[in-house]
Amino acid sequence: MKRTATLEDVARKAHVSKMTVSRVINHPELVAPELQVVVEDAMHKLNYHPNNAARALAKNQTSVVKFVILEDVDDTDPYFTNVLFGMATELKKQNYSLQLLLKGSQLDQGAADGYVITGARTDDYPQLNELKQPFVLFGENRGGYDFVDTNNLLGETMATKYALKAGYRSVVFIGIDVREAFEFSREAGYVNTMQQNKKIPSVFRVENSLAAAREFIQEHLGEFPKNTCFVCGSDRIAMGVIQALVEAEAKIPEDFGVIGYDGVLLDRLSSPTITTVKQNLWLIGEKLAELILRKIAQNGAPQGEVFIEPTLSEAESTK
Amino acid sequence: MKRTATLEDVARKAHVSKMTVSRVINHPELVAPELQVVVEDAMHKLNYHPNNAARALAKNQTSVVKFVILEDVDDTDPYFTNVLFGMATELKKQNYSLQLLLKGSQLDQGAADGYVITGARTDDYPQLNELKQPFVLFGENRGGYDFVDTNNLLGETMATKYALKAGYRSVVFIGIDVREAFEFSREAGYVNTMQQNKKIPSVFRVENSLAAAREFIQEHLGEFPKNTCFVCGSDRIAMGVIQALVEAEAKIPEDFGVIGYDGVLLDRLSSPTITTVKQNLWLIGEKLAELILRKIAQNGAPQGEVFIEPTLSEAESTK
DNA sequence: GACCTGTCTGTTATCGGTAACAAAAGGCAA
DNA sequence: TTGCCTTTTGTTACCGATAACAGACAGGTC
Repeated sequence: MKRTATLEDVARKAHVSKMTVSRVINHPELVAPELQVVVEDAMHKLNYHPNNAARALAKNQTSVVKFVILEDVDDTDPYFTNVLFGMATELKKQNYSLQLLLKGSQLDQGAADGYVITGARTDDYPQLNELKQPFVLFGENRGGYDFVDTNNLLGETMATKYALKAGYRSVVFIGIDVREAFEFSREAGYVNTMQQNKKIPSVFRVENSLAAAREFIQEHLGEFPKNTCFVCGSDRIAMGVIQALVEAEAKIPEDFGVIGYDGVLLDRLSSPTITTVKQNLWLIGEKLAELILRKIAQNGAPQGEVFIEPTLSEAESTK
Repeated sequence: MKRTATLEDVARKAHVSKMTVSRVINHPELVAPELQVVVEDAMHKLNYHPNNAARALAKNQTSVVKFVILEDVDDTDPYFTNVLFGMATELKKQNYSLQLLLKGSQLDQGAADGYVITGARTDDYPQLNELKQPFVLFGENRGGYDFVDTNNLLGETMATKYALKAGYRSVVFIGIDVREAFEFSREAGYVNTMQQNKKIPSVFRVENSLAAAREFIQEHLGEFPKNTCFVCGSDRIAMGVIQALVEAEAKIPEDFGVIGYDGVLLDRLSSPTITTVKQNLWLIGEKLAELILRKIAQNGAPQGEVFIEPTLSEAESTK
């Protein structure tokens, strides 16, 4: 069986030492341009690919990033697939690979160069502080941790503006009943926009589940006049609202509008389909990977906050 | 910064050579029982964890398995999350990590010890034959490749029996319009069961999308008498069928029953909820990991076919 | 020309394991 | 007692890279 080419092979072919080849790869600025060309040529001809294990060993790294989901992965959330693929794509460029961890599994240190953590709530902060290795969060937070998230504030601002512009007289917000940063930002997006338009904001909160949202509307539909738009904290909630409205034979979108948040699958499965604030999860995944890799490379230096702009995806649930 | 313990450290503490420690880990049968105890004790006290990169380098491995999705990941399929986590959990036990590849990305050899491939169609077989490294498929196939899948035949058998037992006079099958093994098996499950019950099978096929299924019913509803149950090849199709039935104000489950296949999220989002054949995707993921790891360990030896039994999840769409 | 500088390349040791071989110790038959 | 297995443990070399240091060489200064 043919071995794959090693540094040594390339070095021999280019009539230089291993070290020079290594430098061409890692510190090209230290190598004379003519030599670079020769070496690169040899690498191509031999179809050289660095051996990751060897490099990791020499550099005392692992080439592994762990992706930790701290929420209860309601066993079938489509949410992460795209984030994962976005991340994986970026990571692979640097020959990194992934390990996936769920809540509860030990964050055993040392087996990875860094962590990407999602679903961290305020309660989890102590655990995060224990972590000796670099990590970044997926999800806005007020703990000073580096993170990537959609711009929640902007997202609900867009949604609320859209609802008003569409001509709904009343616009109410049905958020998720958790007291976490992302939710505060979404609510703020709604509230601020209402204020700016001299409207009185009206905020409700329900558990983030289809059933809870549905029940809420079933019980309170009478309290909402016609021509109301429900701006929801998630597509799940939006879908529950829609189902309740459909049951009640309310007219969508004429009498009631519904806007969701997420834009992951559900919006298109609903009937009518949901106008929603669409997150670019793939891009978020890529950014997460970039951030953690950079943080690793920079030995844990802070990377700040990255907001990804959402887009408004128009569908049948609004006029 | 405190280094993590190495073989050397353990060896010193246990007053043996590195090799003996290595043997305790990899070939304990070659080490005297008394020594094993001493060494294991030392490992615990030092909280020793083998360095994966070093091991991989010495054994000429990578500790990486690639997960390849050959289908168009309709950008938000919830399907894989569970498979991925099931796999990842098993892989981690052996200190393996994952890289994710999508259709189109080069299956560049050598960067992994093995592959788990999903969505392979007959057209993809040539590409698979090129692969020099061990791989297993997620998904029944007739190409002789090792695979893990739900028992599709059994699944639709269960579904069809259930429909008959529920008292639907007519039971029709609406499958996915691809000519692949998994679909043949599902159809066979339906057809065989019908034959055994002296009923005439009736098979239709549509694209695996909500919209396609919905249109199909919109156009052909008239042709189906009341008291018909639609056994569907996927929950997407089932959901489309249900939406069309609801629009037409048909009574579910009295006049029309609907049974889906998959049991991933959609069944519970539908209104009414869908009775479906639920796949245990997490378990499938675990098995895939076991299979590929064993295959790697056994140097590519065939691992055969593994069928995971589905369960029937009863909901509102059938009586 | 001697000396220093800066730029570039090569040498050596090392990362933490494992395989292959060598050696020591004990048992048993001749 | 000698010789030959067997069982168990140690020695050595090596996996493929990188860091740290050393050496070679060119040019500039005095």
